[in-house]
Amino acid sequence: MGNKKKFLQKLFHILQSNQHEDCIQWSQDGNSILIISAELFQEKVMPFNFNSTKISAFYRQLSQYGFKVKQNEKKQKQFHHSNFQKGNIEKLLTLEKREKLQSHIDYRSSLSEENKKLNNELKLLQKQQLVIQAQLNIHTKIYLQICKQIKGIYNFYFKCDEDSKDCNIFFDTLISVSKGFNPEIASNIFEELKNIGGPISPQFSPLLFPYLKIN
Amino acid sequence: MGNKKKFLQKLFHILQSNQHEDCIQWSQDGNSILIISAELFQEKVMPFNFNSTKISAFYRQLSQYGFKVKQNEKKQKQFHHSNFQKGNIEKLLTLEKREKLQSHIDYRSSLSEENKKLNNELKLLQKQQLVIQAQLNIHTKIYLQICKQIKGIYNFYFKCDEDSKDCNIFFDTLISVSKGFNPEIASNIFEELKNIGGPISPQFSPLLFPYLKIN
DNA sequence: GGGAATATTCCC
DNA sequence: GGGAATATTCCC
Repeated sequence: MGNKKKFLQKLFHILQSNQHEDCIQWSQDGNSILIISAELFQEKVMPFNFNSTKISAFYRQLSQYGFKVKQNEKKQKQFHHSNFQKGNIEKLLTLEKREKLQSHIDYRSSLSEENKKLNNELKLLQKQQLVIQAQLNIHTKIYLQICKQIKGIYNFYFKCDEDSKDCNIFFDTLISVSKGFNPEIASNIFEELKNIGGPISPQFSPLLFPYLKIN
Repeated sequence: MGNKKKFLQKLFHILQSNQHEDCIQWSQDGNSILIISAELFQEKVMPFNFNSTKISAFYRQLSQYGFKVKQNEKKQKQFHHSNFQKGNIEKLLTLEKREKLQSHIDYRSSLSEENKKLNNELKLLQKQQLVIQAQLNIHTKIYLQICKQIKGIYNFYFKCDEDSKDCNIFFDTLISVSKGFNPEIASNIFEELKNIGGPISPQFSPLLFPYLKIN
């Protein structure tokens, strides 16, 4: 049961006091925990300190706090953690639950942060596409009207010789919408174009449109 | 300690057996849990069944499983849950941890699902923008070249009278890139345009470009 | 050994 | 009363 954040302090205290040295001790060098007798520990220490009757729960906790286990020559379990040392209470206080658990929490919050970012990028892109579409619409108007004008000129001034036939096919295909073309309309369209930013204007900088490859 | 998923079964069993009726019982109508004596329950029942010595832990668990608490006339605590009834083991088996906990888990997985969706939308938009940009580039080429052609025609055939001045300003502004214009180039550009899908082609359907407002 | 579910504690 | 941290259990 969660004696909040007290697991390590409790364990440290047990080891320092030597009150259960028949079942658990500091290792020779003081850098590890030595299990002398798992059975005795389970019987004598567990119930009164950890509210669990199973030593496996104790091992699980050590694992969660980042301890690494080894068997020594005498087949005794030895748990080691670089910040858990005999007499060194300061190091102990900086010790945290093992990285895995931490990264678990990090994962969750990073997920929701990534979500925010993605949403922002999405909104930016949607906005950009509306701008691009507006530009595209204007382009369409411009070139259709220009094409019609050219076709008119071609038809009026040139005989339909071989060379200009391809031109006519091209224009015939494109011209289907526009009604006419005069300087006033052209100027208006151009003004509109300027305000929005044409395809060769600085607004197409990589900064504003990070997903458009400019060539 | 986590006797996995056994909390409710354990509690149910205690109530059904009447073995601790001096401290906990079914209510009169069998739809609630009646705490006769919190002190006695804590002393007699807790340690042997829930591995906690504090009745508050027991209350917390009930709360987590969605039980609602009331004080009855005798100032006794009464915990109620629609699926926890005297003798009704079937209902009990369908009972889940309270909605809050569930939605906690749902939240996490929905977050990662939303992430996938957002990433897909982002990729789609990026793809779309590349297509749009290609179209835009072609448009630019077309209208610049057309404009130059018109300007050539104007210059060649017309005197520069007042009416055509605006036209010349317009064309002068636009013409800055193109080298020339002939039927072959025009046809090539048009072919390219057809393959990619022009601004008035069906490829601009809302399906393919869900973020482009078509008017 | 450690991931994940569940329980317990702490605290607001 | 319930959110959040921590502990314990279960299970692969």
